[in-house]
Amino acid sequence: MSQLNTEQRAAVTQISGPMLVLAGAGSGKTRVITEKIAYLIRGRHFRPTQISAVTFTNKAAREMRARVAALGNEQTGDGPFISTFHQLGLRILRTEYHRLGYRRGFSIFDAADSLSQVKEILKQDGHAMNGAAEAAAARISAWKSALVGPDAAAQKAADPLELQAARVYARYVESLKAYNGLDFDDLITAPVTLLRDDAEVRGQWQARLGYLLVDEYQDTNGAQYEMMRLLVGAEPNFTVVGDDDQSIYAWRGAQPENLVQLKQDYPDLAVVKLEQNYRSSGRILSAANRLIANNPHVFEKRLWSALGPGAAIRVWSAADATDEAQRVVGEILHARRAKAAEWGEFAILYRGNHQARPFEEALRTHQIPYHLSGGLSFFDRAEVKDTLAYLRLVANPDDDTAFLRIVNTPRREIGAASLKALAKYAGKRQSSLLTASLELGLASHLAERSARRLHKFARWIVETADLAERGDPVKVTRELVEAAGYRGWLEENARDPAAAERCWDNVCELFSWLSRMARNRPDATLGDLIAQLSILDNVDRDDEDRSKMVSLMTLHAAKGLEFDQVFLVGMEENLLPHHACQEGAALDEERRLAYVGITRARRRLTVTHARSRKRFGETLDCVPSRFLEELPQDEVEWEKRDGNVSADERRQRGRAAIADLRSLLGEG
DNA sequence: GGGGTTCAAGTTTTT
DNA sequence: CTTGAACCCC
Repeated sequence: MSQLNTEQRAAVTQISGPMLVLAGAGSGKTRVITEKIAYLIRGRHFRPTQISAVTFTNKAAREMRARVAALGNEQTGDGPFISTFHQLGLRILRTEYHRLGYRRGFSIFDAADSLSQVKEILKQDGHAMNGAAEAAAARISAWKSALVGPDAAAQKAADPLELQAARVYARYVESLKAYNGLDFDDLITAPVTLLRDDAEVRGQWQARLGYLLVDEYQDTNGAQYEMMRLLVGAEPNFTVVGDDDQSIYAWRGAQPENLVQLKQDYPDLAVVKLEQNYRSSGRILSAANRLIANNPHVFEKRLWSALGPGAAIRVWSAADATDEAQRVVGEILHARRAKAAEWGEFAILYRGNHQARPFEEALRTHQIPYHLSGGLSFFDRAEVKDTLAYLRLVANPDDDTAFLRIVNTPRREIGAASLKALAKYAGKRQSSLLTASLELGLASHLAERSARRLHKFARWIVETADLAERGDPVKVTRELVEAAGYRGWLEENARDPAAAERCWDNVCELFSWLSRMARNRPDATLGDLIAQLSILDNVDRDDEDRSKMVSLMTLHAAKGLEFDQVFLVGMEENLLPHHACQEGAALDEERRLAYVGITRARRRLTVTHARSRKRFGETLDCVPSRFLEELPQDEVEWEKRDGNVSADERRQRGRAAIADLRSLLGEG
């Protein structure tokens, strides 16, 4: 506490009423939140279990949990509840689901499940669907984020396309209800509906919550803000921390306007500004300030740094993506040697995941350890989704999405025709596919052999569910997946034995997670465990110590992190700003994205752009980003152009330089 | 019912 | 260059 500055201390020690902390980049906002949690506990203002802190990403929640634990040396397991918004929603639903008409063992539908559901609905309606499903799914999610129901959506629809989406929305909601399933958005909207409509439940949850903290408040959407309001009640005690300049999630429904709204909804709101930056050297900070000055602002902030000016910002012009990667990697090798730096001090940041590839290749050829976050998640892998579908179906017999995923995986000779007949029958009977498979009446609607196969499969699942209910659910379902011959199926379908083995390892890892979770929470049902798992992310599965690896990630994923040396790559028109975001609010958000990237750097920032890039196999010319012009030119060191050197020649030189360095390092 | 082939289209960010 | 969907044949 003694190490906090005046504003930080004010933010920490005021503990009654509503408070907004406007925290600029690198101003120690996470610090303030964790210190405040510790302060609330130590001063015995609230019991730890009465305190809840909400973040947006699993990563941020983990980080905060670790920092609170380090500060508080709490011995009991009953600490403050630190989670994402979605986990908080799930926590409420876990005890209250029946009030909303959900049944035990409800399933969580991830984005892919939702999309396939929307596709299914569109297909039934005979609509052409070239990207229409993605658009409709995005629309539906946006409506949910703004707490707009299907009826209101239909009324508000501005054009025929929206009207169609609104109709799909209505059917989508119905089918999820029938499947006893909730999508990600429902994890927020369902609790909101409940808390809003049921005064008794609302009172209970408000009483349980003594103090609420929200991190990255500028990223809240309408539904999340409403959830927060309902939870803090009429005599609110909360602190929200945010920065409008770091609002980069408007595209998925975040409303930075919520920062302003707060003052209107809570007139006695206390506001504290944190303007001292402890992270970046002066030139980096002034570049960031200058860039962001091009955006409109509601709150004026003046970020300043007491650290020295530091090194100039470098701008490199690479011939193409390969050249860009080689030079960045070459520089990392060089800087590591010159400064005896750790690999973990370097980060390569980019706009889109696809940009990572050349960097990965370059890092791999030089055997530099790296950590790539984002991209394909563990839970996006087919084998993990298949396994999870088995578990989901056992926990929730109405989960048709899970049913369809695995009914014929591994092959059980149940094909499209059988499933079509089954779906028709189930639709008529208003029952789920699994239940319909069990009914004797089904036999008269399709070939006897098919009916028998379906029946056999369904019986097997139901019997497993029975065993899981009584015994050890993890063990039982593991045996199910093994008995299904899933491993053999992986071996048949993988391109090589090694790949099959990796897939099976992932399946095993999933089960070992489940066992661990089950051990920690003996009271949890199989449904609880799966739900918990579904909203987790990559996680520190590969937590082989990030400090020993170069970080590769998108700008979105980089928010909240910091690195000694940052390479902000692909600084080109159509990439950053992205070609779909050329003007207005979208362009401003792209600028904030660049701002976030710049402010990740502590001491050294290198911005690169390529003069040409391959796209679909065609080589295209690239133009440096307009954001480069917006930087203060006296702080920026543009690389002298050597336009006559061909890409190949450049590559050759790069390789030579790297070989040189490696021999100096005595490596490789 | 299953498996293979061909053809086309499309690259933003995430709970 | 990769992935996905439609199509055709066994």
